[in-house]
Amino acid sequence: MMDQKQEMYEFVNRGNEHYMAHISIDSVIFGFHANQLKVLLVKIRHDDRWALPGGFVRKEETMEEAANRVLSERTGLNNIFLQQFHVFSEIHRSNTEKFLEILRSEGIKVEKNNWLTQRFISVGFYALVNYEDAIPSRSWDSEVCEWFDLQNVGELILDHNKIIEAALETMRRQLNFQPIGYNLLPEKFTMPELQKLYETILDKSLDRRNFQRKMLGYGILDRLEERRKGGAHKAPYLYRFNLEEYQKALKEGLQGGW
Amino acid sequence: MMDQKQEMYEFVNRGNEHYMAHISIDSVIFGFHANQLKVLLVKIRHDDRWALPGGFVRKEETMEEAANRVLSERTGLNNIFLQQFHVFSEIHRSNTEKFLEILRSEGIKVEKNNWLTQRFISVGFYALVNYEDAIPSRSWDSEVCEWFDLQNVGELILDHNKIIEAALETMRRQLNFQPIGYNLLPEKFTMPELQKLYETILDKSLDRRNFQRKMLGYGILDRLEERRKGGAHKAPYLYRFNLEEYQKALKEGLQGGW
DNA sequence: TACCAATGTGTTTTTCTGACACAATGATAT
DNA sequence: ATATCATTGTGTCAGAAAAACACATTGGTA
Repeated sequence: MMDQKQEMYEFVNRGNEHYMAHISIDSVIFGFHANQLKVLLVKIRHDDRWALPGGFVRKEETMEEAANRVLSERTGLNNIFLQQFHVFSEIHRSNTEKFLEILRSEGIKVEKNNWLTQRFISVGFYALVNYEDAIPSRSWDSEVCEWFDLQNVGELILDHNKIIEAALETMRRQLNFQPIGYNLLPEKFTMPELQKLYETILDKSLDRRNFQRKMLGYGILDRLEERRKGGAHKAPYLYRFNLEEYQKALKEGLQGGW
Repeated sequence: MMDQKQEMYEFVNRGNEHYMAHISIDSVIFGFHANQLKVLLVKIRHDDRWALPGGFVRKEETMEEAANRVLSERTGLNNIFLQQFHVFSEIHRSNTEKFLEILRSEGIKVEKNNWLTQRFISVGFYALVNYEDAIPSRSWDSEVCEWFDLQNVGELILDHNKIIEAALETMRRQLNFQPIGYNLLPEKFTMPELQKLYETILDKSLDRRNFQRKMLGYGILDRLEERRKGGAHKAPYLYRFNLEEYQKALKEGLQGGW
């Protein structure tokens, strides 16, 4: 079995045999926990900053497959809502100097014109996952993989802050056309919990009663007989997404416009 | 001055010095004329099919710059509404065999492992341009460049039919959030003309009076004193986009949702 | 000069949205 | 055991927006 340094050397100097040059993916993986929108970040080696989980595209996989692979590697999850939303192609967005520096400090020889030192454009994906089901796990090229509150991500490498911003904007617009929640919440949830999710994503508060009316109006929720006991107050009903209607709404969109 | 064959040889065998491998852009350039949504296509040499105008990305330009360059080359237009909407990355979307065949039939030698024979992913852009202002012009690698009625595009090369479909869907969704029309219509236009544009994009008919009320409600139109004479019936008023309000609406979006 | 299709300008009806009121509930404090 | 109280369930009402519809006007055409 290869040790870590050996593995890294292989990737750096022979990765171009398996991966496409110039192209990478970065995923904004959202979760929801304790009324907070979370995002999954990885710690870069030899840098005190964090980064979005990302990866390269194997020669025999599509962008979507690559993004799914990365998502699966970082969270153990499959078949998750995952969508590309933008291509980031600023010319100096990838920082070759910094990268070489890190490799050298690892004691890794880098051959001339290494594929990783070239310019990369990145396709941004965003995913919505169930915080409790995801098991963050680091990869060989990073130190740690952890959930962060969206407010506490701090300064990330490269243009990753900008990528998160764009993902958020996309998700907010998406809210108007597609049902969101199935992937972010546990199977059973209360109406106040669903509302908190919306409020967190939109970063504004909504009227409790109007929210419920509108949401139920979509016809994608089933109310269960159960209630959530244990809270300090009146026990709210539990709801569950009606998968069939949910899928239909995903395809056809929610409301009107024109 | 290089002849065309020389130019093509240079591009094929030394293009990799100036262009990024694996990455291309394809643009769906929409126009509107005679109550028809048009799309700009180019005729491929040695193939009886047509294609979207596309191109490669120079090492010193972003995707957006590349798309603007192509748009400018094909239409003579600059500073036009142009937006990326999807990355197409199916593994076999680019057809190497076909491509080599064409080059050979042109009598062009292709070096081993030519950059153009590798897999390409393409970033789809869509543009809205004024049909009358655009001057379609072919490039060295195509025979003709022409407007097509959207219904009559027929079978295009590769996945270009799919790309057009995706662009249309994107534009339809966009209609709900952003004003559309400024780039597609002449400076002065009538309300029925604007409505026809919307109806054509959405492929459904709208109520004349409700359309007018809603559209005027956006506050992005100025009604002129002029009327359009010459039609067989009552002369309709001419309108013009109020650029200031239009730009504001572009930024802030049109209506609500959540 | 009558006609007619298309335009300008409403009204009515229905639906959606936003703001708000009150009763029910279930753990907690006394 | 009972009162308390924040939270939930349900409903109302006014105003805005959307959908459906009616009628007078107009500018060529027959």
